[in-house]
Amino acid sequence: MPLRTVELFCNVVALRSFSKAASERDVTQSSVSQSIAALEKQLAVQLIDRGKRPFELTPAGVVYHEGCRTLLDDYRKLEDRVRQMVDKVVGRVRIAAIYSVGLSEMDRYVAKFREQFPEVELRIDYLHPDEVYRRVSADEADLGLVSFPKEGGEFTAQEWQQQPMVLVVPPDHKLVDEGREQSGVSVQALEGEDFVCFTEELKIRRQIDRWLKGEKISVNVVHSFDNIENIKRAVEIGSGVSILPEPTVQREVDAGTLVALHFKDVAWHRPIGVIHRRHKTLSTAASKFKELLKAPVDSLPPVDRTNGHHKGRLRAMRAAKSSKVASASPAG
Amino acid sequence: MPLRTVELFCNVVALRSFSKAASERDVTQSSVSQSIAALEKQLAVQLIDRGKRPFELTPAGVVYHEGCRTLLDDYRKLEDRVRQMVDKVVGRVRIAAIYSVGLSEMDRYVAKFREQFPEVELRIDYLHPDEVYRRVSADEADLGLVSFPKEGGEFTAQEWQQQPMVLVVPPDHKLVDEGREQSGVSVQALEGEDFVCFTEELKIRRQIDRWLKGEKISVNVVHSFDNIENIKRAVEIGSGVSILPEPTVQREVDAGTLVALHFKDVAWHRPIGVIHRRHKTLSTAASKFKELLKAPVDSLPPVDRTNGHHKGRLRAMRAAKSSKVASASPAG
DNA sequence: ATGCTGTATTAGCGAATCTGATTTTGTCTC
DNA sequence: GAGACAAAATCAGATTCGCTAATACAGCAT
Repeated sequence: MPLRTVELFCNVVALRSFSKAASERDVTQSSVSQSIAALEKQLAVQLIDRGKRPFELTPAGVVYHEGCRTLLDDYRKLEDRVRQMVDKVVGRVRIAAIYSVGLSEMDRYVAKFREQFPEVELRIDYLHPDEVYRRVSADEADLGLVSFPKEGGEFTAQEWQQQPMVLVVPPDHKLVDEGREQSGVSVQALEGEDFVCFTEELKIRRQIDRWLKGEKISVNVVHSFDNIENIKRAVEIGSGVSILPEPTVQREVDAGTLVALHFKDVAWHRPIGVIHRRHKTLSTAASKFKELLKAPVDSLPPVDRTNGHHKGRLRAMRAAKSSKVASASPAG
Repeated sequence: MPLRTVELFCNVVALRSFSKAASERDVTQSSVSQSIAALEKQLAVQLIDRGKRPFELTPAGVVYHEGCRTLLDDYRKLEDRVRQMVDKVVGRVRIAAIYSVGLSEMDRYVAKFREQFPEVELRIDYLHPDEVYRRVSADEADLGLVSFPKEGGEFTAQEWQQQPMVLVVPPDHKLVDEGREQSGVSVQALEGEDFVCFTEELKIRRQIDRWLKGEKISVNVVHSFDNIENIKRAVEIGSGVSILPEPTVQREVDAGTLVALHFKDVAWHRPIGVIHRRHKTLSTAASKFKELLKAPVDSLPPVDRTNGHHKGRLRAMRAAKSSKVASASPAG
């Protein structure tokens, strides 16, 4: 009967797991099991067929789930409307971002947003691009942050950033000095270099290929990964060089484990965009966040990351353990 | 957050009173007050303006109430659908009936229904005809039981009973013997009699006037009341005679305080109909009740009314104290 | 089998909610 | 305004409900 339980049921169904839902909601698996059991008892209807693993929904369960999804959605909209009437922004913003948006930058926006709207539950999941689109499409996320955003269809996009693409090399690389002296390296220097890059299904890879081809440069691809972290590690251990968006290597450059060199003869950029479903009206809170993103990052104060004094920090870590997800949410 | 609280809020608003809602839901006023306060706190929005008595809703409160009404409605429909899938009939049937449907007959139907669908919360309120229509119209009742049902407009009607109209007299009245001997009296005997009847705004009154006029009989109206109970009391103390639907005087006839005489030369009847909103799909439970009404009352066993062994009996009494309402409901 | 993972079950505990008694507040009357 | 009344707010104690932690059980792999 409590709305909370209904929500929980939807989580369970969405994740097709009691325990995943438990960590998502930051309660014990036991609690989830009992809640769902209570719900089924209350309805006197079996919603979940436990005779299989992973479990399946019974026909009644499917109907109920569908109904509850829209019901919860309606209730959230209602809450939003009511609270707006007295100028309160509360609710929930779920953001799906690609791994490589640039953690430190995002953190500044997040901090700013939390400060401005402390009652909003803000959650950012860092995911594979395909998963970002899927979530936005399935209404599991309010906003998506993607590179090379594709407009049209069911999505609307709005450009957010143009990230400069920089040449990333280990600190002892021969090009470091050249880059220092001339405040930038020539693309030509890449010719024949060992190169670590993205896997071919990623748009960024295809774009880089086009750029290099345009400059008539061919590199020697030694490794490819589907995520930036692995590429950086490979460059760090000297497997080769790479071209990456500058904000994503900020931390390593600060730490001195990598060097980022600007090109002096080309200005390649990776566009990052904010997407959402075309026909969905954003919640007040989501709109506010989208609005906030327009502010230049430099206008925001840097974030103290020495320790986790956000309420959600611990929870984020815990959740991440079982499901590559970083979440943080204030009191519900 | 609990759905129960949202429901409670709607009750409070509907009755425009904390304490009325409290007795309706069979909890203390204290509890209601705290629940609503908690709801407002949770929303961080003032829903009710307590600065007046009776209180008023704030603009936000109006919006929230409106939203909650449809939300609860949706949820009930969903529950109904889900439970139907596994052949369970549960939920709630709210019936608004005119005072004079014939209590004892209704009780048989109610008993039968309770037996067949023990999980359904059945509630019958006996009201003024106008209020019956209003409730059905405002979706505060699923079904309405009225006399001379008016079809069309927003209502659909279905005939239920034809109640024979009988001449009601005190036991010592001169017509009693005549009625006994001839198994019925003539309408003509009414000419010039002292007559107790309904007030003129009631359809039954206008119908009776037409009937008498058709027979060219004029009576001497000494009293008029807007409800049958008072008419019966007046007849009992010898104020005059009256013409009433037979089932409504059953109890007094059995007790010997009144005598009902059939007419031998006319067959007047009062039609009773079941109405509901034209475009509203009835809940499964409501349909079942409507279906049940079609069964002849004689096929149902009489009800033991010696004591109240229904769970809801006490609650009905309590509620009736503050709001002329007879209700009974099993566990929620 | 055996182990692994995921769910059910149980007892104990804490928070939320209810009750009953009492106080406060709005409204009506004089 | 000063009672008087009714209705809502408040408070302390009791109860209920949902949560955790520990453990048992079930499906699925090797």
